[in-house]
Amino acid sequence: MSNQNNITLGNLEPTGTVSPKGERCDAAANRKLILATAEKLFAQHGVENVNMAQIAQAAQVGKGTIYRRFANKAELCLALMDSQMADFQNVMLERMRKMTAEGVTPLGQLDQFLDALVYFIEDHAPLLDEVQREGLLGNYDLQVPHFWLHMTTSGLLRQAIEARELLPQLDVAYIADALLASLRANVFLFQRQVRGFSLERISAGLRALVAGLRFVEAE
Amino acid sequence: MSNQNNITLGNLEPTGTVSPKGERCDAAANRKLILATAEKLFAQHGVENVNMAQIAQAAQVGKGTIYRRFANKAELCLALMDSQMADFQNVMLERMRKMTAEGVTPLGQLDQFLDALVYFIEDHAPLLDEVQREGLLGNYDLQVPHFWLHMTTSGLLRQAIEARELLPQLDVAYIADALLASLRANVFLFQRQVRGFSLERISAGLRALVAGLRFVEAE
DNA sequence: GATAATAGCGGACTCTAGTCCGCTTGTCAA
DNA sequence: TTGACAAGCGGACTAGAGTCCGCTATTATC
Repeated sequence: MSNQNNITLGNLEPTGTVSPKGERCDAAANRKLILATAEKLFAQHGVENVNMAQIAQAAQVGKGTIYRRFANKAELCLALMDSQMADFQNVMLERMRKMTAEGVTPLGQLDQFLDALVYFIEDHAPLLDEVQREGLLGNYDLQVPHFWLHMTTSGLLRQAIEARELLPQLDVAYIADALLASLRANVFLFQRQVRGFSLERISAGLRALVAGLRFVEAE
Repeated sequence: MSNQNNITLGNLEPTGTVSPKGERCDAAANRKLILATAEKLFAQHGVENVNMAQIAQAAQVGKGTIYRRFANKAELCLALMDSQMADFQNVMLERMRKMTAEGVTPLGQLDQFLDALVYFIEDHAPLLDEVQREGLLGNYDLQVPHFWLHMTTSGLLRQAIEARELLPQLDVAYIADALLASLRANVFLFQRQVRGFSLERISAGLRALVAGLRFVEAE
């Protein structure tokens, strides 16, 4: 397992914050203005309390202008998270490379990945809640972050199996889904706001689920 | 652990299908008519493709009449599931009593409960998807089924701990949340429709998560 | 610099969830 | 049986998500 240091993490497809090829300068300026305006209004009033007409009015653009660039509020929220998601990905990639070089096992890496993910979700929960509102069967673009997280999680699970850390017969695709399901924004917010769970508690609980899947050599 | 056969399963609060105290006969008739009409339209066109105005029209009542009884479509869907939810609860309760009498351990009972729940969700996924659309932070009435499932799951987990089947330090509240999160209708439908997971696969994956939390006596 | 093509604009419009008010009807007490 | 009260009615109305069409402005080509 000495050659396991290149995890295939797909890059996120950039959405709204990056200029599409051939975008006119006025459209580009409006796109930036819309994002900046939305970010400001969300910070002032909370994501769920701001509607698209209010963003259009505050930005002094027409509603059609907003919808030409962003199919819906979820896509606008996803665009606002773009660079942070990419940063998170890059930081995680770098961290895993380091850990691999230092001999940290795949299961240890998964542990740290999930822990970091809990903190990432804490920082972006309101936006994520909006992004995930439609569920997993909605518009493909909105599922890109989930696909990446699933791919990363399942990649690490597979490596842990190959390293004989986890049970060989483990259903990786299912387990990755289940782990990520418990980190859906609406579940997470419920745990934080209603149950009063701390981040440490959430992280520990999640990692305990993984730890339980450890491979104990038969005999 | 010989006295562990009375699990405290709260009864579901009946909603829309049961006459509230003092309900007028015309209101009662309309309520039944609305439910029957909705059920028919949902069966014909799918839950997500039928709106409240269509139900009102088909039932030949005013829209206000629907909203007087059901706060929203989710509550209407929950009402449609009322008796099936109550049946499921009763069947599970009876089954657990039997299993306890036969000496099936709490962990074995949890296994069967989760398996049965997978099949229940399969039968009611479209309605549940509508009920759960608002997430866990929404209107309290819509969370009653979730609360009951959580209570049952955590009750069984606690008994398994007391029976020394599961790790004593297990965070029961967190684990129950996580298990149920993976059975949220939108996740479930994604697994069924997009991933093509079979019910057996989903059930097995879920039960593997629980199995991993087994208590192995230190030595 | 001028012109043509089309991307982009704004806001009137549509659709659906949900609200609410004046009128009607069912129920209960006398 | 009658009258009073309030539950219940229907549909016009509001609010917000989203659509779309006639007009404008940007850009590429000559």
